[in-house]
Amino acid sequence: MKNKRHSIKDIAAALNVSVTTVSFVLNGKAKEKRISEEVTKKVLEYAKSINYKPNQLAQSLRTGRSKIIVVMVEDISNYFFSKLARIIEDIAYDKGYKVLFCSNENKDDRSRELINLFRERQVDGYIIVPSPGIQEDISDLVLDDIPVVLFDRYFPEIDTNYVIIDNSEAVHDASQHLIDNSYKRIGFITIASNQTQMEARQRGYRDAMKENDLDEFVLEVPFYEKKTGIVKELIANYLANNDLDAIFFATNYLTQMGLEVIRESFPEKINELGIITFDDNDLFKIYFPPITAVSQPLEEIGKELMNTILKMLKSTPEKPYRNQKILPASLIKRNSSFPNKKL
Amino acid sequence: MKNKRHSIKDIAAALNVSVTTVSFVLNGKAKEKRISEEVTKKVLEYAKSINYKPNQLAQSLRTGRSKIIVVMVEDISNYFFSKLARIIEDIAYDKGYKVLFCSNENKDDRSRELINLFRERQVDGYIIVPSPGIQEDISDLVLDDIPVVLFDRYFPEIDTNYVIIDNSEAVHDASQHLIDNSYKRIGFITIASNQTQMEARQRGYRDAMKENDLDEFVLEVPFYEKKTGIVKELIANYLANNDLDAIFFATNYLTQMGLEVIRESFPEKINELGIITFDDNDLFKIYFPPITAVSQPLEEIGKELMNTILKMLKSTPEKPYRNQKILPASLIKRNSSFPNKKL
DNA sequence: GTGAAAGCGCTAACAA
DNA sequence: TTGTTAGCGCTTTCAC
Repeated sequence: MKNKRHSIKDIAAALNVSVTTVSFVLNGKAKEKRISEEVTKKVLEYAKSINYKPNQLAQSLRTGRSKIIVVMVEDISNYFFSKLARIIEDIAYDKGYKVLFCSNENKDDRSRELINLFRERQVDGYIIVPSPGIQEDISDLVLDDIPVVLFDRYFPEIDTNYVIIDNSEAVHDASQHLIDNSYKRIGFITIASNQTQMEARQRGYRDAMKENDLDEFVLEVPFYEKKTGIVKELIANYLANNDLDAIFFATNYLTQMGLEVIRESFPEKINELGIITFDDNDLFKIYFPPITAVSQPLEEIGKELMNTILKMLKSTPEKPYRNQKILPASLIKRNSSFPNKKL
Repeated sequence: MKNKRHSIKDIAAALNVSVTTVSFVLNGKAKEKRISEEVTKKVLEYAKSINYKPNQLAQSLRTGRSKIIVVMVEDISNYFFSKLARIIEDIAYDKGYKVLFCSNENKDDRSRELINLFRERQVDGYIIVPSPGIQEDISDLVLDDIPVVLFDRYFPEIDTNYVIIDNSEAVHDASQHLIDNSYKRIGFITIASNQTQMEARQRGYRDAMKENDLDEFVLEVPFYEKKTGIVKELIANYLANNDLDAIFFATNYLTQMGLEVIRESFPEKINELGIITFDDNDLFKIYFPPITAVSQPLEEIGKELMNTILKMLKSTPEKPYRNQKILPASLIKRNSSFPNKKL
C-alpha cells in the first residue's frame, strides 16, 4: 500500500506541461481555455492511470467551498430524523457532498454554538430544524448569503426557504377520522410550545372539534421534562380525570410516554381508547392494537430539502433560489382508531 | 452582520508583530517559544476582541489533519446505531472533532466507496462497523497508520482495535433465562452470516441448548431480503412447523418482522410464546406483552469508541495505542419471557 | 494554446 | 525574543 498521494504538480512534471494546463483540463475547462485535444487526452489518461484525486482541502481553501452540508435536527436518534438522515445522506453523497449531522436538542444555545462552529469551517449550506429562539441567527446566515433551508418548522417573520408539511390539515383530517368513527370525547396531548408546527397541529385539532361541536380537551406538557417522570404523571392525571374515549398524541415521543402510562395504569383501556399518533414508527404497525398514525412523507421531504439546498448552492446572491414548500402528510389507518375491531 | 473574517495577518498587522508570533501565541506555544508576557497578552486580548477564529481549512491543509472522524455504520436509521450516533456526536464535538456519519448497508462495495471518498478528504480517523468482506481495506488503513476502530463485529485475522460486546455470553445467559422459566422448545431466528457477532450469538444459543439437553431450532434467513416478503414467509413457515414455545430473535429488525408475522398469522400466540430480542428499543418496553431484551451498553460503547480513537489520534506509529475491548451486555427481563404473567 | 505566478490562511524551520 | 519566508495543493488572472 502506501500509494503516496499524487498532486497536480506530479502530473504536470511527468507530462512536461504546466500545472495550469493540468488544472484546466481536470476541471473540464479544456474547451473553454482552448487546450489542444492531444494535451487534454494525455492529461486525462495519465491522471486516471495514477488514480489522481484532487486534495479537497486545498481545493476548498482556494475556492472557499467545502462541499459539506450541515443537517441540524432536534435529535438524530429520533425515529423521524434518523430515517430522514438516511435519505439525505444518500442524495448528498451522490451529488458529491458530505453531510454533517448534529442535534440541537431544540435548545437555542446549542443551536448557536453549532452554527458558529460550522461557520468557522465554511460549511457550504445548512438544513436546519430550528430551535424556538434562533430567528436572529438564521437571519444572519441569510443576510450573509449562506444557503439555509429550514424544515419541520419555520419562522413566519423571516423570509427563508423551508420545507414543511401541512400540520394543521393533517391533524384536522385525522381528528375528523376519529369523529367519523363516532369517538366523542377526544383528547389532544401536545407540548407547550409556540413553534409553528405544534401550533398548527393544535389548530387542526381545535378546528375539527369546533366544526363538530365537540368539547376540546387539550393537555400541554412542558417540553424540557422528557427525562423526568413529570410528563407521565401529567398524562396519567389527565386520563384519569377526563373520561376520554380517544386520544391524539401530537408527537411521537408523547405517544411513547402515553402508551407507557396506559400500559402501567390503565391497561384495560388500550383496546377501548381510540388512538392516533403524529409520526409513524415501524413498531406502531405491529403493536396490539396497531396504531393509526399521521405519517410524514420522508422520502419527499428529504428530496425536497436536498433539491432546495443544492439549487441555492448554485444560485447567486443576485438571483436567489426561492422555495417554500408545504407537503401533505398522510393518515395511515390502523386498528387503534376504530371501535370494535381491536386486536 | 457581515463581520468579515479576520485572518492571522490582520492581527499581526494591527498589532505590529509578525504572523509567526501571533501563530505561536494562538497555538499556546508562547512559553515554549519564549514570547514575552506582554506581547502574548496583547495578542490574546486582541484576538478575543475581534472574535478571531482560525480558518480550519487552512489549518488542515497545512497540518494534514482535518479534525473530522468518520463513523460508518450499517444503517444510521437503525435504532441501535442512531442512539449511539447521538452519544458519539456529543463526545466528539466536546473534544473539537466533527463527525461524519454514513451507512454502508453492510455492503462491501459501498464500504469501499465511502472509505475511498474519505481518504481523499484526509479524514483523521475511522470508527467502522465493517461489512463482511472488507478485511483488506481495513488492513490497508491500518498499514497506512490511519486510526481505525471497529465495533459491533471485527476480523479475528487482522490485528485492529475494536469495541464489541460479549455476544455469545449475552445470548447464552438470555437463553438460560428462558430455560429457567421452563420453556423447552426454544427457536433461534438469525440471519445467514459468518460475521463474528452473528456467529457468537448463535454459539451462545447452541451452547445453552446443549447444556440443557434441549433440541436446537435455528432459522437462518438471508440478509439481503429485508424489503421483500421472503423473510416473513420463512418465519411464518418456521413457526407453523416447529411447535415452539419460545423464540429468540438475534437482531432487532428480525424481531420486528417476527412480531409482524405473529400479529398477522398467529395473534393468539403472542401471549403464549416466550420472546426475547437482541437489542432493545423504547417501544419494546410498552408492547403487549413487554418484550424481554438483550441490551447493549450504548453509553459505554460510545465512550469506549471515542476514547480509543482519540488516543489513537494522539499516538505515534512507533507507539501505537492498542485496545480490544469486550463489553458485557445486560438482559432486561420483561413479561414476554415469563409464562403465566403476560399482559 | 500554454505557462508563470499570485494567493487562499496557516505552520514552523530558520534567521536575526 | 521576534521576524522572514517557504510551502501545504489548488485555482485563476494575466502574459506570451
